[in-house]
Amino acid sequence: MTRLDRSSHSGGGHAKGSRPLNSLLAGHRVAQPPSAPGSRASVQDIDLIDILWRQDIDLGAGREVFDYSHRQKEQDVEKELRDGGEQDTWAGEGAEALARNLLVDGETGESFPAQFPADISSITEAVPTESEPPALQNNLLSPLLTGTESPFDLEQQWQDLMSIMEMQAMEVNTSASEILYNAPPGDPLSTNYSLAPNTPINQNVSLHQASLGGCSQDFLLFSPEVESLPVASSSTLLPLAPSNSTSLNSTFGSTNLTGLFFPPQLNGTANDTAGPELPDPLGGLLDEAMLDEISLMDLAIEEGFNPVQASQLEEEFDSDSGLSLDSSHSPSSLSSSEGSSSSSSSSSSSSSSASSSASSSFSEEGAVGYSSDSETLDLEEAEGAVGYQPEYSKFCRMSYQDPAQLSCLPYLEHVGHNHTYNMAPSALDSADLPPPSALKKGSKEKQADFLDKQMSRDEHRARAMKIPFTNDKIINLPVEEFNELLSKYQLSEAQLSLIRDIRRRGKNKMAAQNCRKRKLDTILNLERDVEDLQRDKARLLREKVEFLRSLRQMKQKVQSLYQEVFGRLRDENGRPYSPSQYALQYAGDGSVLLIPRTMADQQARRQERKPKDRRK
DNA sequence: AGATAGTGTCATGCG
DNA sequence: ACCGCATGACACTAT
Repeated sequence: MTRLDRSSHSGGGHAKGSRPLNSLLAGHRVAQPPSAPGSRASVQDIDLIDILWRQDIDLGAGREVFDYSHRQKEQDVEKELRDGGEQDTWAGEGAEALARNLLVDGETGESFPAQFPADISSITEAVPTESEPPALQNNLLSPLLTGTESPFDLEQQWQDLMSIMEMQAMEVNTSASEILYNAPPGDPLSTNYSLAPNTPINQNVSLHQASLGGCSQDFLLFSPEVESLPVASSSTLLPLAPSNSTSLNSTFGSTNLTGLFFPPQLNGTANDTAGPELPDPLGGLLDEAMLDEISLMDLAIEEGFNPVQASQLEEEFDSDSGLSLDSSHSPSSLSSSEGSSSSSSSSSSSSSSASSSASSSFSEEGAVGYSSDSETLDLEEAEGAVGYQPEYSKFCRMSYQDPAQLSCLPYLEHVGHNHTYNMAPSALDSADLPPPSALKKGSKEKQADFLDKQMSRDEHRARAMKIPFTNDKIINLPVEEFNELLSKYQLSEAQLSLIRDIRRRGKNKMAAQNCRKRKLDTILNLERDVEDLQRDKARLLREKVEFLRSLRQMKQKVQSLYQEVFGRLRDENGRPYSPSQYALQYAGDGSVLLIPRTMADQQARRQERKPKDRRK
């Protein structure tokens, strides 16, 4: 049942329907020197029939004794028909020039330098921290990284950078911080911030821990260094470095501050320039940023972006035009196309519109419309003959020999559309020979030759065997009609065999064309998918850059705020607190606590471990 | 002359 | 069992 249905659709229907250009071309090509395995290209037209005859015999089609006289007649007819010039028309396939703008964020690195140095310097000044072992610092900072997508190796790189930065920063930081923290006592700002319960300095561990309860939510800010107020605990726990303290960095960088505000992955890019001048804490931030940048660049490079492209990334993305993805070309289209009866490649190809229509027709009629001679005259066929034109420039190459020529030869137009199997008995008849008008333009012989060349081997065979109906009918008629047709004629075994072969080959030919077309569609769709994915990737990359930017800005704001607040804090004696010994910590409830740095460091370490554990 | 692409055909498997 | 379709493989031709 299904078979019949299918055949009815594909078979009879398409006879009139669209025929793929490729099939037409194929026919045309075939018309040329028959390329049977046995017989070769250079066979003379005169010998064509003989060769075909032999082939038929080989194929079992023509085992009967062929009447030589008949062959002679056929040869004569063919001679008349031969002479068409061939022209290959190339439908230049529009190469899909997909402007792939590769995204690169060269900007991050560049833009940052200008902004960062100042911020960093300020921070460093504000928070000259006592030197802390690089390892510790790294550990503290790591949490930021841990959250990040950046591979572990990146983290290591970052840590390396950090250590270097620290080494450089060690020497730089103190003076600025002193200035900053020597602000006049009784600063109005101090009042605004609620310090830990009444006591200027909250050294209470329990309190500290309590504040840490929401560890992730607490902000630990670096504390300005206060020479005047040495804290025993801090001193014991944290050996002071000559001038600069990394502890500040560790607390700030590692701790909650960054973690709270920004996901570790989003670490802003840092300035290389800032490195030497910045205190360790900032160095940590910078390192983070650098790490991000590195990861970004890695991403870009990973994606095949060259540095230049990477640098253009942001700019490109600024115009979000590229963001629009062709969802239509998504794999679904493929599936759909495949799902459809006849490779409805419609959706896939760039020529979606054309292809869609074509596909439908194609599916119904089969890739190849074999027009009979009688149908040759039918304009419908000629029009419907188009199969998957858009995408098939390749096919087109072979399909039409020369449109111009066809146009010159109206009657040939149909022939052109009629491909291989398009041989109708009537066509063979003199009656179907090119109209006078056509003859005027060219010699009869040429026209005949052209027509003859249009014929496929099977057409020649059919003619030779005097098959009473067209190959088109043989191939495209539904089984029932086909059998009906056969029953109407008294056909010899040889003829029946040939007819069956013609039908089989014709069907298979169309199937092959469809199959190849599908293959092509699949490839095109995959290419489009790749392009879409690349676009997405680039977009995400750009978004990441934007995030990094905003993150950096926020960090800067927080840092400046911290410095301002911390710098205005005064102890009972009216002296500023040392950032190396004290730090500000934001509690979840919005209050700000001043706690000893040792505690802050401990908290930082704890929080640092958590993300790592999670990762593992 | 060799590489490549397009096409037709056959063999085979599946529904 | 037959038919039609899909597809890999092969051969051939043209570029």
